[in-house]
Amino acid sequence: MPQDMKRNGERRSSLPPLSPSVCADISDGELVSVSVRELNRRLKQRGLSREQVARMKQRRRTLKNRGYAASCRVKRIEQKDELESEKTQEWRDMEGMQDDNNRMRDEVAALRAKYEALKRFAIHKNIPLPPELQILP
Amino acid sequence: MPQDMKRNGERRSSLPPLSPSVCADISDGELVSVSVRELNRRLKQRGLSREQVARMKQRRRTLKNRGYAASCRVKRIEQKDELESEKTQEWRDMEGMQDDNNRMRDEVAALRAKYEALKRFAIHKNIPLPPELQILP
DNA sequence: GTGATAAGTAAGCAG
DNA sequence: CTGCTTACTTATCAC
Repeated sequence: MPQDMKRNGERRSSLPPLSPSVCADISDGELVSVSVRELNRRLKQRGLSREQVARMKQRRRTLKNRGYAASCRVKRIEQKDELESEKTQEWRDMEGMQDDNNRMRDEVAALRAKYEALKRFAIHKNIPLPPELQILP
Repeated sequence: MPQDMKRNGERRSSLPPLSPSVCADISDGELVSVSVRELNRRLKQRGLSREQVARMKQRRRTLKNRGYAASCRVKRIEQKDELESEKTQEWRDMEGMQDDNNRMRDEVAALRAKYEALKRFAIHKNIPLPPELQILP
């Protein structure tokens, strides 16, 4: 699915997400960042009607929610990336362990061969081996 | 975050997602499942105005989008579950490999001990070993 | 009130 | 047009 690769990450910038601010003096950026107390002061100062105040409150909530949704999406992507990284790392660890494994397998084979050679040498020299040295573990 | 555990999966069933069907004779279920050709026939049969037809088309698109969004979410969750399963499986594989590793490590140690015992026996019997049998690999 | 998340809506891309 | 994905909106839940 290559359709996301060409998509613009800044879409919807032209969309009016909600009714434009009733009071142009308070930008969206201010509206979300200012404290409730400060916001109430500004609204009272401008003598807005009860309904206009309610609209500003609702707009504030919506703008906040927009941010929450964005961080929620970011979080989801990060968790997915994290899972994939962990999988890759485990795969790497597994590879290293497999190498150790093969190395030891070879070592076991070499040791057995050497032991058999030593045993053959003793037998060739007509040296009787004690029973516990005749077989391998 | 235990807040999702108690949430009702069937939320929003009371919300009117779009204007109710202009024509009650065509249910939402039919509207999304019927073919375009069939839909056009039914709309023409009822003699709906151009605007009403457009609304039905838009409603159809919206209902379809609702389904697409749902399957998109399901897909995302499935992919996440799949990643987690793979991680768990790799962890299990790793555990098994670690066991093999430890087993072989013990085997190597046992073989070396046995070889040394055999060598000591030979030396004790005053048997000179050829150089290639004096050292371990 | 604040933050988070599931479901729904709309826009845009790909086929 | 269909299907998918993303950003956004809304409803809800927990704190």
